Amino acid sequence: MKWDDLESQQCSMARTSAVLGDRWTLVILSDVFLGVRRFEDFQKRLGISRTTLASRLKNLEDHGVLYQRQYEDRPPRFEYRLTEKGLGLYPAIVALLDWGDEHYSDAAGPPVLRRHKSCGHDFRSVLHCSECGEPVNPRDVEARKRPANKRYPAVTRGPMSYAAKA
Amino acid sequence: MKWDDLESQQCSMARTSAVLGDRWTLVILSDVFLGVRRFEDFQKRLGISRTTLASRLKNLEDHGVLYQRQYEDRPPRFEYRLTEKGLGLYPAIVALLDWGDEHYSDAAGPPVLRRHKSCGHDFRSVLHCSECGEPVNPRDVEARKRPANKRYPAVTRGPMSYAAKA
DNA sequence: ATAAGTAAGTCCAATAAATAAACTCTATAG
DNA sequence: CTATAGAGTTTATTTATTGGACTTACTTAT
Repeated sequence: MKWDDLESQQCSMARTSAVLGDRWTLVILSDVFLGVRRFEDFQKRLGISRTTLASRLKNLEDHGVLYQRQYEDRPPRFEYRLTEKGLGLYPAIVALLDWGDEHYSDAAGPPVLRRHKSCGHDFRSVLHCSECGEPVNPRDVEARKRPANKRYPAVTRGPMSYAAKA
Repeated sequence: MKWDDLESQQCSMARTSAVLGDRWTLVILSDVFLGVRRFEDFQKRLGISRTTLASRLKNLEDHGVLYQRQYEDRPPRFEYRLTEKGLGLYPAIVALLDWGDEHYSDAAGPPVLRRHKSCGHDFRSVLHCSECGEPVNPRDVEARKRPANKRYPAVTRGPMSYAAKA
């Protein structure tokens, strides 16, 4: 199977992986969530080759995760910013960062701390159920194929979701 | 920068991406969470080349995300299973699947539904704060570098975490 | 007894992607 | 003038991924 064919799969992870499944995209996105916006800054911070960086940013733009915004006229200069769709990746990015913090931190602890401003504490992400509000244990989840004849609407965000406030 | 050098970075996302930042690993893992365990099953379901599949599974084993368990003696046959470390990726995987469901589902809705057995409903994941228990809005998070002179312990899981029950 | 099938890979040659380093283009600062 | 900055592109080389055939060790059907 070719790389681009992943996008046309019916599996949601295949389509997601077509957008951000490569060596650099997740790292770039986690920098975007830290406020990095410019080509030169990504390149210097990550040590990524300029060619690859250009192609990854273009890919994220093509998939509607980032958009370019002009921040200077002469010469024209653009910065990369998250779309709402891109902002929707925050829970995934934080979950991955937490996993990295837990398994790959040195003795001094995680290199970056995230503070929940509304409660004032450094926090880790915890997966909760959108329906009952309780934390979810992976062994307490049952996955099944969507029934063939029944239509399920694509889920829209409920009041508990971060996006409702965004 | 070379691919393997990502592992030696101080950034948690760089180290995480060294483990699962490629075209196939996320898709393989989401199949593992659906109960797929055998080489042939991964290969048939995903259409991945056998060479790449073998190398991806080996990588996940090397990083302690999967382990091999012998399920047959003659001839010896092995299946791939999640370690506790691998199980810790569940929140990230579900967050990515939810994002894919939201942005890439067709009119009939997401292809796979996840039911929270303890409450009985199909659910989406919602990111909550480990400290106050409330849902987290990405615009309500402040990231900062770990202070240089102060030591922070690597976070251990609190009572809210799924892993406490696992 | 022989043939076909299953499971889990490995080997190989061809194609595709990622890399570093140099180069382009526009504009400002000294 | 010369140097610097920002945002890329070009080129040649190295590395990764691919499909298809092959291997090894059994089991099941004819």
